[in-house]
Amino acid sequence: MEKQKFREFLTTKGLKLTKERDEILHEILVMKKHFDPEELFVRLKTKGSKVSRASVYRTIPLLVEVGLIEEVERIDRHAHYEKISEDRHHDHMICMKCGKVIEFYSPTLEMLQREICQKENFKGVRHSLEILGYCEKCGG
Amino acid sequence: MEKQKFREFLTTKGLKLTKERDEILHEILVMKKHFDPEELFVRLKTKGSKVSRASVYRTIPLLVEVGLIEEVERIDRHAHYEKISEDRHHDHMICMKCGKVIEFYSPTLEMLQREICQKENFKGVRHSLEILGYCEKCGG
DNA sequence: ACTGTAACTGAGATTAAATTGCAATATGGA
DNA sequence: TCCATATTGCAATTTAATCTCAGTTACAGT
Repeated sequence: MEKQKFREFLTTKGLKLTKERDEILHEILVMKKHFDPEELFVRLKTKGSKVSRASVYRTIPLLVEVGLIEEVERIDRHAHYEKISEDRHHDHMICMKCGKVIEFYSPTLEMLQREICQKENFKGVRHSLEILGYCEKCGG
Repeated sequence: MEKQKFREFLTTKGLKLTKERDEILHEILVMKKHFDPEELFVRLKTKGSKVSRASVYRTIPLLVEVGLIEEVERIDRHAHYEKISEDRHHDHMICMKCGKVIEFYSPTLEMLQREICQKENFKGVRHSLEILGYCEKCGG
């Protein structure tokens, strides 16, 4: 489970599992969608948490490092993150008009990428593919 | 040629081709690699240009809009751009250790993406694929 | 070539995301 | 329980990027 994974990671690094870190991870796990640090902070505040903005910003890199979340895009001038789902990686289509995000997954694409990496003697760890364009509703 | 394309774009939009805009585009065309706004600004200054930081930041979105450059990644907290090469689009592998950027191009990948878009009724305009991992030298 | 006007510029102030310093506090192994 | 050390909140700070505004410039129409 994610919390266990985080706990182990912290212990290994000689770090501590604090109430704040637990609350932050919990909120991320509970959320379904993308989030940005500020949004996460506000959510926690709304729920009565005393966590500070600084702690949110300090915890996020740890969660990225342990592989529980990843940075998925930058909107305007701030970063957006997303929980890495246990079962499978996915990529994004982003509508340039309405901002709608369509998630998709293609095994063929995954395989193809492994092939490309091999050819370049590159050890791929993760990737992100973003297709920008127009969704069905916004036509084109 | 790129400068002509930019000139036409500006005219169409009722904008003007100023000395500053010309200098900025010129410097980008002369450069081979990625660049970030600050770096571009310093290069221009070094070469004796009087262009201001603000003009650099104001010109970049225009060049993105006309399709001469694109944002390729964010390093730390600032954007990086790159001239779009005339002949063909390419994607990137980025070494998480030394930062080396390997450019690659796969027609199969391009085709596959068109298929994926079709399936979602999404009109793809452009895409960016980044594979993060470790280059040959940095092992794995 | 001249003119009017709207676009453009530089300099510095401003914004807002993200980071940091510090004194107080909490965690977890011994 | 004790205690070294990591962590916290707060507020100050940093920094990429944007904005303001008064003076300047490009260029379409004469």
